[in-house]
Amino acid sequence: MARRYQPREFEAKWQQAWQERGQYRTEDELTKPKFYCLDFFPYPSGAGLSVGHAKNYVPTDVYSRFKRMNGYNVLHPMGWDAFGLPAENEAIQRQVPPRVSTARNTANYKRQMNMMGLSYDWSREINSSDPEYYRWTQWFFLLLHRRGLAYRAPGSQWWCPVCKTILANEQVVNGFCWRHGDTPVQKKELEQWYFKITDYADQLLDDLDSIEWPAHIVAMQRNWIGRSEGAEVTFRVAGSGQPVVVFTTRPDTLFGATFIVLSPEHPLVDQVSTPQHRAAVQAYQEQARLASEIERLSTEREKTGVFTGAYAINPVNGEQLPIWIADYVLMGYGTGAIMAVPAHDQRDFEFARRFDLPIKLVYQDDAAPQDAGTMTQAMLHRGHVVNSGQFNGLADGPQAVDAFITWLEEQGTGKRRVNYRIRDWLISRQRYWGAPIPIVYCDRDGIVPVPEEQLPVLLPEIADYEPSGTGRSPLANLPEFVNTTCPACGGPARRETDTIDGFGCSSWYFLRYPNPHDTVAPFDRQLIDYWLPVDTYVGGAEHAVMHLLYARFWTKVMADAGLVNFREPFARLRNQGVIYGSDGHRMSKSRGNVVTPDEVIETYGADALRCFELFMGPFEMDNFWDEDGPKGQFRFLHRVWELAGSHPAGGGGDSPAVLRLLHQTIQDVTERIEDFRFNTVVSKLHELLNALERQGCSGDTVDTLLLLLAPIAPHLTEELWSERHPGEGSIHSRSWPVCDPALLVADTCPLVIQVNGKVRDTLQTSRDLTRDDAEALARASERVQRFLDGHAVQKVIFVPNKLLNLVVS
RNA sequence: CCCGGGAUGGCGGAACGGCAGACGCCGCGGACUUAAAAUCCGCUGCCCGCAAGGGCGUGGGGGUUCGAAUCCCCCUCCCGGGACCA
Repeated sequence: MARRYQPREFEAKWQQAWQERGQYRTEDELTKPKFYCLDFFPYPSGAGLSVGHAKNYVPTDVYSRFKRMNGYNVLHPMGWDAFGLPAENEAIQRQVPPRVSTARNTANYKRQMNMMGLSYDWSREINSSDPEYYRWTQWFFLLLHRRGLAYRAPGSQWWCPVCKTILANEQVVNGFCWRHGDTPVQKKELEQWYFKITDYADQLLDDLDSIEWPAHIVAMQRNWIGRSEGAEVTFRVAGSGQPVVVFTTRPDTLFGATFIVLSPEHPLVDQVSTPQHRAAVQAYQEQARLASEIERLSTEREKTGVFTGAYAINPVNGEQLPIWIADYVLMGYGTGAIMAVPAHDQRDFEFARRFDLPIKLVYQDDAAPQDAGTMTQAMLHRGHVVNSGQFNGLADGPQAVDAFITWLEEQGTGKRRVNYRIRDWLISRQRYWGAPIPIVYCDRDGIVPVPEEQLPVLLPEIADYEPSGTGRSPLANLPEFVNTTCPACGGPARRETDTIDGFGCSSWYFLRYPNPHDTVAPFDRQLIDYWLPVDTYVGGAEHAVMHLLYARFWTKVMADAGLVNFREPFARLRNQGVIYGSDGHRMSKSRGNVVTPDEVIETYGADALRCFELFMGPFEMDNFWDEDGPKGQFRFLHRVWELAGSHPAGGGGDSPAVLRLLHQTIQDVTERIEDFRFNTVVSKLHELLNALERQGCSGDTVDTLLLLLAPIAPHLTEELWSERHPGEGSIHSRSWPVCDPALLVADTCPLVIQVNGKVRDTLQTSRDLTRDDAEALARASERVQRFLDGHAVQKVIFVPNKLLNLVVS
């Protein structure tokens, strides 16, 4: 075997052989231990895959291969998130119908994935824009509808003027469209379908404790759900007695309220404003309406607001508080009205100072007494209650809050209340490229769900699919689609023409892979019970709220409907880091800094690409692409090739040192793959190779090295294995090497000798040396003596088989 | 402003509280070659020194410890996320 390592001579050959013999087809052997390793399914972009995508797919492929070799029945599938805004926007931009571009792009993705040697079971490939798939997306819509979790409501919602559709709150980022970072969203009034995710807010929060997810993703979900506990308190408008209900998390500061603030959109504003203030109020409302979301959200901005002329009566002490309106109070949260306690809330404090409103302390800190007239910021969570009647003296804390709420409830002027930041999920899209919402409107029967047996509601193939901007989907222009008969009465009726948000498709796809071609149900219960939940789920952190929150929500709905026996779909989540171009920017076609797997494979082969993707840094860390990086991995693989060539299979007779290193490597590599520390897995294999080249080894040891390398470099190892073990089948069907702990123990070990914590010598000593023997050896060392000279040893620190530290004066 | 994660050679990064810089890239020197590429071998944190050797070194300052990149406190800077949510 004098051939040099030329990956292009055999990589494609093995890819084809694996495909033909179904090497990675997953069988439903329900008695074997299972492992479900899933990648976020991508939307197939026309730009194809970059080396950045491989940072996700290579590690999960290595992990899946590792799990297979360890005896697991592994489900490692791939599919296409083909419906939705990203795919459709790109199709419009390129002037290719989305059905056509999707087919073209998925074929390209699949080609690239195969070229990287990814071991997906392609017999389970799914595509969310396939009627056989979206039929069941529609089915889940009906399930949610049946369970009272899908409803239609009018409302002023976020509209992207470029996408020409309404967006979910989650899809609005700092006031901009999630697909267009430079396009401010606008409000538009439309009738829309919502999913009642708010019903599940507490569960979505509580169950975060039961899953193994990155801390920052968990934190983002908590933050998005935004639970806060407090009370609703009813004030009365002086004169009319109209109720003004406010939400507060600090009912314990009620006596300190000095004014009330309504959101400019609050319905009471028109009713309470007095004639002499009306003009100013309306001007302010108009100004607030025109202000962009970005302007309103800015915390830098100085507080603005106007007085309505009206007063409200504080239920705890009868004081009359002026009612103001200000845009720092949001209509969408709580009740859209607040009681302002400037002494103990920073925003209220700033507002009070700006408009010269009174500040009243109801907590005081004896250690650092505050003065309402001179304080420069609100006093938060300190001291004890003052100026509050029977509550005076209570220490700041939950007990004080409870005491106030109990009292409010007794008086009938307030009640305990939990508020959430999360809103219901708006799923209507005025767009073509999605699953039609399976609803029919009938003059007689109203809103009628399409019966299950009539699914799918097919998305018609049309020439003019571009969004019109009228607030209606292009489907509305198709009489043959719109006009139908009412499933209830058989009379004439109209179809809903909006489509389901693409995130609906991705909220259940992980349930489809176990039985992807099921024609009678979305999934097979027995297979779901075996395969789910997903054991390891891997993808980018950009889905921290949207997809991951929605998928958790649907799973809980299904669990409540008795369809599945688990409440969390993804037991363990990992986020791979981002690979930036060598220019430091995100890879993008417009910047021209995209590196494709194709070009790297062309030069160095798929295995070198795979090694470098793993080696370049910790799995979850961001990194810059180094075009020379794969070169080093190519050299490594080349040396493995040479070593195998000079050490045919068989042998034995390795030195204890070689066996020790080999088994230490087995142990380390096994642990580290399990921990997703792939960069050090590759290093460990480098180190092993370096040592084997220097110290010599048997063919058996080379075989073990190949087995350890098999998940990482599947082509090279397959090629070498087939030559070394003809007729014995694929290396990828072999078992993972097992570490023999007995071989890890050495007769001698290096003992580090320190003087005052500084290393002065390293002695090769026999194992399990006693403290006294070690000290004697250390004192005998000339290098050590130099530093002991003239000093008395005061203390000796001894760590057996490792270290001796002599502490001198 | 709040939350999360960081800061280690020219670069990417290693390192159960115990030999800092593993492994790799780049660079330098050498072998092979008519030559180059490829490949292989050696060197490669900084300072002093011919060398042996010594000193200094993990963003800055303090602390705990026999011993700190690692643990604690303070500060600076960078990245990600959130941000008037009452």
